[in-house]
Amino acid sequence: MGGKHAEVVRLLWGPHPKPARGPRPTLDLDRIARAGIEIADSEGLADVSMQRVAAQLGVTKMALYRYVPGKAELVALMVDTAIGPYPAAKAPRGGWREQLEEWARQLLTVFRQHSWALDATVGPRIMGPGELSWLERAVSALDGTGLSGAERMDAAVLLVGHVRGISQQARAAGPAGNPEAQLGAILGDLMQSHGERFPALTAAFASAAQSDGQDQAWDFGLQRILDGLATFIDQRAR
Amino acid sequence: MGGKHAEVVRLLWGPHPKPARGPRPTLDLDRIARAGIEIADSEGLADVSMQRVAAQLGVTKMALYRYVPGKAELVALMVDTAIGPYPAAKAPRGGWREQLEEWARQLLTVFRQHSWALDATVGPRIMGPGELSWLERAVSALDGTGLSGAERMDAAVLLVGHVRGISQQARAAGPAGNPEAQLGAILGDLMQSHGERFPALTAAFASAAQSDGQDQAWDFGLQRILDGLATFIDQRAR
DNA sequence: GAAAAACTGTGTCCAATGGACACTGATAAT
DNA sequence: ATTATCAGTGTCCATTGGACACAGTTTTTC
Repeated sequence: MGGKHAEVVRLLWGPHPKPARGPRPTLDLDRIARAGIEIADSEGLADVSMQRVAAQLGVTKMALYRYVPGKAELVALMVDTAIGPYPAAKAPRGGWREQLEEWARQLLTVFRQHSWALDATVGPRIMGPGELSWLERAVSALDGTGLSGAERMDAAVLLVGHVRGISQQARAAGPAGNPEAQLGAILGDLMQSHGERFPALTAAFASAAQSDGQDQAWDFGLQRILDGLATFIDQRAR
Repeated sequence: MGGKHAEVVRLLWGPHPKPARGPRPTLDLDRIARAGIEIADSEGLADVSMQRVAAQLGVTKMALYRYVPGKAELVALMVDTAIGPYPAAKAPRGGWREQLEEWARQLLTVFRQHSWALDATVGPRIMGPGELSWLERAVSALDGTGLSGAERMDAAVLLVGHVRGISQQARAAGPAGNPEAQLGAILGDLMQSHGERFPALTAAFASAAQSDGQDQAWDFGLQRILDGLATFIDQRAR
């Protein structure tokens, strides 16, 4: 029972009994997570090492191991802290479609701010309370649509997939004029010099170069998904 | 010009001039890539190290550096080799919808066989000829639908996002009865013990537990996307 | 108050990683 | 036969995640 996941569960979900005896801890999980996030935000996830985070906090790397079982757990903590709980400032407004649209936009914002979170959320993993609260919000937006529980979760997964996909290519485009922008140019050159193998792609790329790019792809995909959901909900209602 | 991407471009796209003088190379790029893929398939991407791949091939790790500039480039090569060119065995059948459906299913198959490819394809990167041929196929399936070049690429990105999302959670479920299956159970427990914070999610999860799971989510998302595209294409046609 | 228990942060050590570089041989053009 | 070129090996290094023993601090218990 309680495999190796037990540690990350306790880290993300508590409880965190504070010690009775002994010296006062210099750090706490939140400070550690934020230190890691700061590094990841500016330098990328690859530069997040125990030593680097420890240095940022003014302690030795081994001090971190008093709070965090290992690096994997540190990253999991960083992810849930960075994503945070869903910002339910005001009560949800509008129907399911408006709610999901707003939800997706906010999720995209988070992934744009912490693009390293993409790398840290590949593969199966334990989700923290923050991440789950986002899922909760999406599923509850579909209450009363006639969709089953499984279908509501499937819809949420579908939206997350799109947000992730766009975040990924948004990172390539990046803030206008950044060094990574050449990636698109390189791919364009590659396609053209092997044009005979990729006729449709070359044509599409040329036509796409004139449009706005990333924002277009985001809205396009989002609206297609919502349209598809609307169709399904309508059918189900009849 | 030609930043640090130049090396991976030459590796993936050639040319690969074979040396005139000197001893015959023991290895070639394809063998190296396949050795890495074999390890990644069975042990995971984390176990792919230069030494491990070299050992598999019966050479020293430094010998690999004669063929590959570094580990990043090795992985890029592995990805494009594993994904391979789109298997265009027979001419495309059916309308755009049938073609895209078939395409998406095949892509999902590939990601299921090489689930590590998910980890290796996060973030912006140079795509190889294999990966591009898949994109070509998806875009060309939408020829004659009235969609612009940008829209056709957006549609492809949308589908890829869904495939990746499903592959990710399919890895968690894994082949029936594997050790990772407990992940879902753990999350279920977590949700229930914090049920008051996730009412909609708890309900949805309970209802979802009775349905089939991963295959359901795959078909659901795929059909919603295709429905959404159909709606758009119809509107555009009028 | 004194002693013991519990806990924190430090310093040292280790295996494995990606990579640099000099070197020994093998091969083909001259 | 000589020489330029290239392949694979062996050695070395910085950095990584992590184990572990130790010194110092604080609280509880006597």
